[in-house]
Amino acid sequence: MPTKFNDAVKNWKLLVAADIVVFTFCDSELKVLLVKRKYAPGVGKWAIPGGFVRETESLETAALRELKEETGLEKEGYLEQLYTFGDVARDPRARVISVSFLVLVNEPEKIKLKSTDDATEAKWFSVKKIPELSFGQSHKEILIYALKRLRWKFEYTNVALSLLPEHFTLSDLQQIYETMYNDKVDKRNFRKKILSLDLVEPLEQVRQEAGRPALLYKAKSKKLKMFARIY
Amino acid sequence: MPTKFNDAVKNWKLLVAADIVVFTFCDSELKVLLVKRKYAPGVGKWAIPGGFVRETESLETAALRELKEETGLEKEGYLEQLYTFGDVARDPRARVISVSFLVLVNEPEKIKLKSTDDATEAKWFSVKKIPELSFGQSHKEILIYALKRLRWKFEYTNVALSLLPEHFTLSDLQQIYETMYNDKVDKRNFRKKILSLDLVEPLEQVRQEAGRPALLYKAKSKKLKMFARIY
DNA sequence: ACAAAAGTGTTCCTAATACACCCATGA
DNA sequence: TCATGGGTGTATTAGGAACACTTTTGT
Repeated sequence: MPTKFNDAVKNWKLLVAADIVVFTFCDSELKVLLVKRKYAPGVGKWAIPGGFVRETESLETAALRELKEETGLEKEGYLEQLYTFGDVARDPRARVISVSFLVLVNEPEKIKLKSTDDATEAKWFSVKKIPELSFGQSHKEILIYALKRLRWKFEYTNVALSLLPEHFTLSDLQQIYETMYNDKVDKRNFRKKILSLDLVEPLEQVRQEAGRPALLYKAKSKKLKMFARIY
Repeated sequence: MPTKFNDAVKNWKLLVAADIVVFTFCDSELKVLLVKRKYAPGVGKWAIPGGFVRETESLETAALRELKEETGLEKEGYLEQLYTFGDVARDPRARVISVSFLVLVNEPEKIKLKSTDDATEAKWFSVKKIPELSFGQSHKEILIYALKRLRWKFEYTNVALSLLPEHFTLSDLQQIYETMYNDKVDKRNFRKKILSLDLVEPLEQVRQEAGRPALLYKAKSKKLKMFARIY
């Protein structure tokens, strides 16, 4: 008889949560979406949006459902599973195992964030000014992990394209890299590299702001592509 | 009142499993450790070792405990969380969410694999000759994912060192890369590259097999190190 | 004419590739 | 002396890094 399975069912006491770290880029800053908690623990404090996975839905489905329920955010560009945090004491209420996700959205100014049943407020925070978070260190740990992974993806993939609108200039793209690396990048070398990677194609439109009009580009594909190698 | 939490507790019907993909290198082949199942589902078929996570242990602890219980394998070199698989229909018995791990061991010939309470047999299989696995496609999916990740780690990190014994020759290392890439590598360039990365240091011993004795090296550190960049 | 941002080429240097022979040992 | 695997150097090429001025527009 399958004793281990029976044991496990008898002791059915684990909860699985999906937590979603949503990044966007706006006002020359990388921002993350947080919600103000309505319920214990941590009422009134900010937290990473998330909630419990139901028996009948996949992890991704749960993540997107929770995200919508808590922030009103519906259609995202990029979604990736990050890591599963399972320390025994993460949540004071019960043993909760959290599967975390990374979501990237572009054009945040077009998104209406709603106050909802589960959170009194949802708001973008610059990653340089994160408020105190509920759930002790555990949400902070998730956020730090997400940031690390995102920076890494910038170095090795075309993921930056998911933070830009359909049409963008090479300077827009460069600015995202500069923000991400927290460093200036040489314009000529940057353009040479990006164009040589064949990631974008020029349109026949320009965008006019201050100064000389800038040629607009679009992504050839937003499918994740990887680069480089050790040996 | 925290209604969502109460709902979740009321519907406590998810199980969390830890599944462990163990790789080693032997006889010029990459091998994976599988167990023959004693209980349903899939009695008598081979499966990736793993089992249910208990309420009082972390995910890593559960993974190592299950690994020991099912295969007798105790001390490993490298352990990394891989991915969490959560499709609704993965397991016919219940909703099971599987947190998968990658483990690398060296010197498999020194490891005694025991038949245990949970598995009738544990055995190394060449990744080129994987038998049919239980749990439909789900264990196969995990294995394919683990292999992809491992190959990737070979390209961008020093993880190969975790598949070698304390002392090894540069040819040993090269052979692992050749197996992994399924391709020949130029000896001079390989040595130049590895030495320039400052990953290993020469010992004052040689190893004598057929032909000229080979200088032995050891890893400067087995801590995971990463290399290269897109921009 | 000036301010503001876009756009563009060349030189230098480092690192990747391709390639073939001699060396130390045991049988 | 032969078979076996270990060990070594150079020339070519491709790509990364550093660097400053001209162009186009609005005001």
